[in-house]
Amino acid sequence: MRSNDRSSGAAPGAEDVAEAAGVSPSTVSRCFASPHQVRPETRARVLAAAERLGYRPSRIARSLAEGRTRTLGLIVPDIANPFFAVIVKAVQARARRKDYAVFLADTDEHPDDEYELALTLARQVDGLLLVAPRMDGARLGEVVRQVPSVAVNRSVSGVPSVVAPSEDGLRQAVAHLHALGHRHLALILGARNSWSSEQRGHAVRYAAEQLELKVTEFGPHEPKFHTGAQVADLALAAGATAIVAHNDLMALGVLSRLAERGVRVPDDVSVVGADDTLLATTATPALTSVRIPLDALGERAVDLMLRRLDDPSRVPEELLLDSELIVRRSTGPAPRKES
Amino acid sequence: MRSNDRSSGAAPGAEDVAEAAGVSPSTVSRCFASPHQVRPETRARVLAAAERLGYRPSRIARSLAEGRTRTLGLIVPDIANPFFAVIVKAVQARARRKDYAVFLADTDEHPDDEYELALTLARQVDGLLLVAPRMDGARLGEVVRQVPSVAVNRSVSGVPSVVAPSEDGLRQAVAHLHALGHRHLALILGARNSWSSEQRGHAVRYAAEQLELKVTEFGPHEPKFHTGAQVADLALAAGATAIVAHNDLMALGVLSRLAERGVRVPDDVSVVGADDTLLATTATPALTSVRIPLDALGERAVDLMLRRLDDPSRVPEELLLDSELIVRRSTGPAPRKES
DNA sequence: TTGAAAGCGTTACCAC
DNA sequence: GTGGTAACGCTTTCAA
Repeated sequence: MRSNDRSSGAAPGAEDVAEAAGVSPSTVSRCFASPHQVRPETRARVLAAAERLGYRPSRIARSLAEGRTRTLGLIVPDIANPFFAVIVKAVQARARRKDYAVFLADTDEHPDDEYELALTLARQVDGLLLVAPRMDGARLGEVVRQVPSVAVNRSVSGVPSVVAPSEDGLRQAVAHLHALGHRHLALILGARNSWSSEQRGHAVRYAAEQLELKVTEFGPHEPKFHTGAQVADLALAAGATAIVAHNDLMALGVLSRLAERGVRVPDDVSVVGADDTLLATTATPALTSVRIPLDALGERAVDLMLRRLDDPSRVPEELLLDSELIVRRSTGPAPRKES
Repeated sequence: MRSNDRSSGAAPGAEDVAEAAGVSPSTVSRCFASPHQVRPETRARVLAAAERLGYRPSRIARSLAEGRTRTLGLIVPDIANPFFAVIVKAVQARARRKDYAVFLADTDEHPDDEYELALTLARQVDGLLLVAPRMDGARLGEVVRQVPSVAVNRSVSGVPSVVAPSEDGLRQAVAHLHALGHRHLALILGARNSWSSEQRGHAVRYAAEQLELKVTEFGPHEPKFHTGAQVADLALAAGATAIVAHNDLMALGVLSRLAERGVRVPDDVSVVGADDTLLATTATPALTSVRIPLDALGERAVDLMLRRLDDPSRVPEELLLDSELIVRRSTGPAPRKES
């Protein structure tokens, strides 16, 4: 019972195909690796035999021999979060088109797991895509040294990254609200140490300042539905006529609480979300939101990675994508002052 | 420049560790594979050296040698769909806990890709988790023959599967509506060839019949937000006081359209969704929905797979999980008849 | 308890 | 253009 026992259910190897086609295993290998290096006639014979036997080269063995796995590692904080899910989907699709497989790791928002996972994956993938890495600089450096990495949605000096700053979109949002007559807006911040929350906070503050809009800030808060709901009352009490939330989820919390209180959106209060996830489109009323080109983020991350892989001399670069405001029904003219 | 050049940036191998610890590579291997087979003292020395060098056994090489990859393949129709995302998350977490990695493949709802991907993955994973397989029986059979597989959320004869029938929950939903005084409900079906849509349709029809409730059916329809919105008007015209949608997304479409028309939920009409995704909780009003224990689905699928893997003699089995109705604010007493 | 050596299924280099 | 052969980095008998 040797390996070239074609009658058994075991997967056929290159050797089996070689025998069936009357060539050497080397030739079989070449037929798949560099088809043009083998005479068309021979190739046809080999391919036929392979087809007949249902032969597929073992990626494992190939990886070991080639020294590369044709696999990308993807580390995400939370796949169940629609924001990340879209990125994952894009990465996955892009990678597959390039004949790369994807190892998925969900850290469930635990930065420690992130590091540990990165190290584990480092050995078995050609490159690592770190989505919104929470890792501290030192550890990130350690990881980056071990395996080609690309940071997604978080710019880290010295690490190639692809980022879609929400600034553009938020600036547009503030301008939008200003144009609608709003003069006082509430800003709901995200998580305490979140890089993106800080970026977003800055963007709104700055834009508001330019337009001489008053801003009342709330947070930092865990970016959850219920915190949004909680803050809604505070924002109202503060007298804001428009509420800009850190993300769609929080904005939905706001929407929900306002509805409960009978406050009309957008007649009484306007609400803006961010990320433009599925949640924004399916909300009632549909949520005006800052769209981050998530699919592009994922695709470009893969492209950047692959480009680096076949020319490692390339310098780390940072890729910026534009965000934009998508106006929907949750924003409208500011209510007239009831003086 | 040989492989045991520890000064270079290359990842250290077992040989390097062996040298550093003054033992043979075999012993190093054993320290990781079967630690108890090596004298504690030696093991300590080896582990220390490994630690110092930052050594991690190559999973690739190990896979080749062991003949198994400690990797599970996971094929999903659409990760961006919250329903599947939760399953993916659960699978991923469970697998990792068992020291398995996960290859993720998103078919983007294309059944052909599903087959092709399954065949590709077959060679590089120990087992395949097929979520809601759309594959026809013949192809599925082919796949199952090549690699141990488990079907998730779709029962297929001859294939081990873990399924959470929505029947229980839907029966509860119908009973719930009946108890609230509703006597005419609209049922919105999902996609044409969807197994789950059929199951759900049957369940509702049957339960309604038992309770002598009138049911008006709409669809089959692509399970999208906008189709839900579209059907809302029809359901209203038909005179239904309660609407049961194939899933949350469609239910949200309904909610949205009703709000536009000024129809109050639940005062004028009650709405029930299914899947109890993030969407249901964050809707306004929060959506009464049938909860499928998605995380359990994922976990059990992994467990089932692993159990099969270390005892292949086990017969294919089908695992059933219970669904249940989660009552939220979108359902209420039927409006009084305005006769 | 430990070491030596033979694979695992490819690829890649070097002759022919 | 094709075949032999040595890796790739581990696990695993089999001896010692």
